[in-house]
Amino acid sequence: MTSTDEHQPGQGGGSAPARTAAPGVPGTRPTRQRRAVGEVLASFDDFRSAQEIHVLLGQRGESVGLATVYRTLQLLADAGEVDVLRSEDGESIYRRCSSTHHHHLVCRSCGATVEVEGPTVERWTSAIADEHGYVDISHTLEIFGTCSACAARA
Amino acid sequence: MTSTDEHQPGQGGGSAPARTAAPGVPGTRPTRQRRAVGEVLASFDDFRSAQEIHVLLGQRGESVGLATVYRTLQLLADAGEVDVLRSEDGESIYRRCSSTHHHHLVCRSCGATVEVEGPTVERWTSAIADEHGYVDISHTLEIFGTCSACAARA
DNA sequence: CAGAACGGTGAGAACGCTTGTCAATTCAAC
DNA sequence: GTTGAATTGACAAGCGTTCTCACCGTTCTG
Repeated sequence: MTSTDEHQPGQGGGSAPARTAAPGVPGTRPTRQRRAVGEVLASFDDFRSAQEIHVLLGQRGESVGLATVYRTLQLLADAGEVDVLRSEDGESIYRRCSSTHHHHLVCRSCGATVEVEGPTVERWTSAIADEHGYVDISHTLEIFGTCSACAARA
Repeated sequence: MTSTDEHQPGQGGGSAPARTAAPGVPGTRPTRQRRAVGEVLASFDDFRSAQEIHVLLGQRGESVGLATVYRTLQLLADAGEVDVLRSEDGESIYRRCSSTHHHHLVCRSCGATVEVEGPTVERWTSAIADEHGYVDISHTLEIFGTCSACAARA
């Protein structure tokens, strides 16, 4: 989803996501594995790949299958609790996030990430879309650069 | 790369002199295959995957190896003659483009694409980056929506 | 003009990320 | 404790992409 905003319309209809109870609805059971993934996600501030997270789990002594890591991350992403980005080489990378709409400023050297937001871009994209008659707009925006620490080190 | 800026001051493509100087520099020979890929790229206006392009080539009677299609597209992308985007499922999709820095407004229903540009976002991203001490900035921005035609049809 | 050098090509193997499969396990409710 | 669905994990695909390497066509040199 690449921090694409406005969680697509159209899902509003049937979903009934019901995040906790609701027996019968999948994606709701708080298992050891899911808790572990949540804890690991809380332990870093930049974007990590599913495989990295899998390794981190192992280092913590929490054995969680790779498939489960993928499934859990997907679940969290659908719930809007983590951001997903595609790194340049096509890997999906994850990070827990605030639930409000925002974008990312990412250091391409060390991965340090800052969440940024501002009405400017939001307005601009709406304006552009209007101008061309497009409706039901969403957008993705990521900024890459070198953070001051890395720049100093170079 | 996702229409990440900093388009290198690439060689103007098509009209490039047959024999460029610098022997030893790859990416310079105008072969049947490269011409064919260029022609196919000129035949559509939305983003297509490398594999789709490979099929299109076949349909035109131009047999070009898949690996060559990938290599050629990469070459063109490096030269700034095509835009590369990552579709949501991680596929790279390509489209010929103007060589100036720009972004895309894409219809999520029919794929119709408009190139857009404006100093507003450029300024905003620079400002944000400055504010956080990031240097050497680039950014990716794509806008998705439903074009008026598709909206009317719905 | 022959030969050498070299970029380019294509088939298929290799690769890395991700998802599907399916038996075994875990959890919550009876 | 029993029961059944949700969940898990090891492994096997599946997929797009890149790599390998023998072969080909041009271009350059002699």
